[in-house]
This record gives sequence, C-alpha cells and structure tokens, in this order.
Amino acid sequence: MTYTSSLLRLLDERGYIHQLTDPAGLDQLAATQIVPGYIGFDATAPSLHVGSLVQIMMLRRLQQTGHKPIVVMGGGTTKIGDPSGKDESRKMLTPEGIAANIASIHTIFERFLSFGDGPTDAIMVDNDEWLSQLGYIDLLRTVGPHFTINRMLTFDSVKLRLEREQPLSFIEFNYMILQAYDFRELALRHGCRLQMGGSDQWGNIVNGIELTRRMEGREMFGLTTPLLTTADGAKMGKTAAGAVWLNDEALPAYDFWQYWRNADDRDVGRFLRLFTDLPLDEIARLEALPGSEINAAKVVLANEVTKLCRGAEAAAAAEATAAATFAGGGLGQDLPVLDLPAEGLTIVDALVGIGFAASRGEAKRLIAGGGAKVDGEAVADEAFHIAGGAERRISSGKKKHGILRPN
RNA sequence: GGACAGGUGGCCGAGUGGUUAAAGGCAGCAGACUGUAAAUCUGCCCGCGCAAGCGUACGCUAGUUCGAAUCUAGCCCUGUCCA
Repeated sequence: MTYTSSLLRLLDERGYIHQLTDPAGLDQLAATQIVPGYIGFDATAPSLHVGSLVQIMMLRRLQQTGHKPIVVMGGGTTKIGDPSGKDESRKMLTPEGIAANIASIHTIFERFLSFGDGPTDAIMVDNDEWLSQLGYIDLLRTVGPHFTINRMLTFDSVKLRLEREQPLSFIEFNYMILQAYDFRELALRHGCRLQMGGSDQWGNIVNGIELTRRMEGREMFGLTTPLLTTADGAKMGKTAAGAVWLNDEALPAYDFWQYWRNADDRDVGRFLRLFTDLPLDEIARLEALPGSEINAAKVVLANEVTKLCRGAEAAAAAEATAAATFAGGGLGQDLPVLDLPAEGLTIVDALVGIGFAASRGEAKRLIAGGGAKVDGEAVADEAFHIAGGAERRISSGKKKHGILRPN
C-alpha cells in the first residue's frame, strides 16, 4: 500500500517493514501526531552488535520523521537471565554489571539519536524500574486473566519449540508476558503507541498490544523488521572472530569498516538503504555499478556506516588504512601492531603475537598452507626468523595484515 | 515417583572393547581463480614438540580390563510417555 505518513513511507522504501499490525491505522496516526515508539534491547553485554543495528536505525528513522524514540533496556529481564538464546543459559549478571552495560550501550545510542526532554527527543528507560517492583501475586491478578495458555501455545516462538521437541522452560514461557507488560507500562508512562522489533518478536508484540487494549482500552501498534541475513544465508553480524560489535572498545574501527567493505555484492543496496542515510537515488546508482565497480559502493557503505557508529574521523582513518594497505601494498596506521624486538622474532611467534593464529600449531599450519607473508613475500619455512630493526608487514592471507614495529 | 530414549570435537552427527584425536556434513582458516565479492576446486582444521612422541578430549565420579567414547555402578542433566 502507499502511505501518507513520512514515517511509514520512509520505512517502507528502505526495506524495514516485514509485518505491521494495522498499516492504515498507524499511517493515519503517524501523519497527524507524534508517535512515541519503542524497541527493547538486551543488557547482557557492554556493547550491541550489528544484529541490533536495524533496530537502532529504525529508532533513528522514527526520530528523523518527527516521532519519539524510546530505547528500553532490558535491565530487569537481564537480571533473571533472558533465556531466549536457548542453548547457552546466560550467566547471571550483577546489578552493577547490568548498569555498566547499560551505560556503555547508551554511548552508541547517542550517536544515532538525540536525547533530551523535548517532544521528539529520545529517551532511554530501564524496564527494571517497574519489573523489579512487581509482585508475583500482583502480576498474576492483573495480567494473568488476560492470557490464556491455549493462545500462548499457538505463538510461533512456543509452537516451534514444542514441535521440534526442544525444551522450553517456564521462565521462557513467561517472557512474553513480561514483554507485554513492558509495552503497557510504556503506554502509561510515556504514551507509547508503537513497538518495533525483529520478526521473532511478532508474538511478543502482539501480546503487548492485546494486553494494553484489554487493560487500558488503548489502541497500540506493532511493526517488525525482516530477519536480516547476508546473501549467503548467514545471520548478520556474526563472523568467525565473533560478533561485529558497535562499540569502539569492543571492536577496532578498522575491523568494523572492513566488515562492511567485505559485504557480498548482493547485499550492498539493501545495506545502504537500511544502514545509511544516503538518498535513495544515490543508492540506486551505487548498487547498479557493474562488475568490480561495485567495490566503490562498498567503500561508500563502509564509510557511511562507520561514520554513524564510530564518527567521521574513525571512518576516514579506516578508509585511509585500507587504501594504503590494499591498493598501495603498504601499511596503514590502523592495522594491528606488534612490537618487534631488536633481535627479531620467529614467524610463528609473530603470527601468534599479533593474533593471526590462536596457537603455535595453527601458525605452523598457516605457513604450511602458504598463507603467511612477511613484507608481501610468502614464508614457507616455519623456522623463518624476522630480522628486527625496521618496520615489517606481516600478513595472513590476502586480507589480514599487521605491522611489526621496532620499539 | 515409574517406564523408555538420550548426553560425542564451535554446531549437526557416526561410532558401541584395541588399527579412534574419533567417519561424514556445516561453520572456520589458507591456496588457486577473482574484484578485499560470489560460485567452484584443493589443502588444513585439540594443545605442546623439528621429530619420534607426549598431554588432554566423547555429561560427572568410581570401577572392570593389558587396553574404554564404547562394559559395570552411582550421580547430574535433557526429552517422551505414565502416575
């Protein structure tokens, strides 16, 4: 359908919408008044990763089109240990740990949203504020009557688990109730009307809408984003080295930049629309670049996303490093550095020391496979000794480069 | 509480007394080809050691055995069904 509100038009054009509870109703609302909308985030780690970036960008779009973003940190739910990750039972975090994580995550949101007290300023709240006050009996009495087990069993999150004969613990089963409670609470406290989230959140969101309607008689809206995978089917934001973290302390800007620079050809247009503010016609031009020219678009993508997440300076530095390293065959200053003692280092120690190999055995295998290079020359001998005294370039394969620097 | 099934390397999954550091697949790393892409083909893929080899590893603990992932006992955990 075609939307009249700038919010839905923008979200639609850029590919954020997967499911929407009442398109016409929300469109109408967004066209006529400020819509406070929320997304919930986990507080289990000091940083969010690329997997959360779509959600962050949605809040940004919300604000860009004149609405109010509400960032909800799951401090309360983290306390219990959100089990929806299923296989790894998460470690219990101390209240201090959770508070520190929230503070750290806040720094990311500051780059994407403008916070304050104004009508369309973003706010961040912690669901611990209300959840920790909640008594079990109270919760049962106020919320319990509005949920039937029959219905809860029909939600995909539950149904799929049962069908696959996977364990579903009681707390997990209750999680949707807490989240529904959050939505209602946000409606009361902040006039929240909209909850957004990934497609796996659909059931939870719908529950919140129902609960709020039944208890408060308020009409609420829900919107989910498509499950984001890369073109080859992998979940976004996961690499061998681990998650692609948004925080600078968790992942160097150069590595972050490289993640985007190495995007699959087929993903470039979609990513540009979702993760950058570039105008659509410019994106259309970039994604249509033929053959290897698409690389220019990947550089733009890497620059834009890095700029948003890490700042313009970090983006420029990462780009310069990449240019020097790949095009120039030289060394960029953002590459990882290892001290090179005057007497030199063995190739194995250097590879392990700079982090290109996890163990000496792995380093030797890398050498045996022909992937280890010093100053661009393949090293075949695992006993090879790198002389000290000058800056050397060490590489694992074609993409991982580092500096050995005399100290 | 009872009956049954099961717990193997990052994941999935074979193995049911020795030739098993454990088939196969996925993921990952590297090489070739390229465009720091994809697809494809090739090699590698627990740690230490130049190596012979050593050390760890098949839920936990104790045992049987020359020898156990494989057998026994107890325990823990998960699922299905019954109470």
